[in-house]
Amino acid sequence: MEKITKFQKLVYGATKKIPKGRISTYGEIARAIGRPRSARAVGNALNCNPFAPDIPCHRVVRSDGSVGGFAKGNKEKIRILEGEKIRIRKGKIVDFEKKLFAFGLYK
DNA sequence: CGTGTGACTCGGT
DNA sequence: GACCGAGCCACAC
Repeated sequence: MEKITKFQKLVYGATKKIPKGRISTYGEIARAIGRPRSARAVGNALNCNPFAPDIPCHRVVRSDGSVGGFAKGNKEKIRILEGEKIRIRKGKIVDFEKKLFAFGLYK
């Protein structure tokens, strides 16, 4: 069974709030859950989609707009993002900043 | 200026 | 306490 921690739940909740055609960064999510220093921990928490269609971890990218990593493969992640009308160049999201979803501070 | 690679650090499990 | 990881920054080409 997949027993997850409270942090996982927070990360999943924030990621799940990302609307279609929109993306976010690990740092934004980390900040949204009240752990602005836990960007890599957010990646650690996602690791992959425990609830695949509910947790669009492929919409989560790095602070510099790069796709970062993806358990299924970066190419696959880019492919999904392109399907969201998000353009990627050399592994970096084009206009990612404009598509960045603004999280409200939870705490 | 833009892109690529490496190293260090922070946080979590 | 040890290991992992999807970040961040800096340097080099």
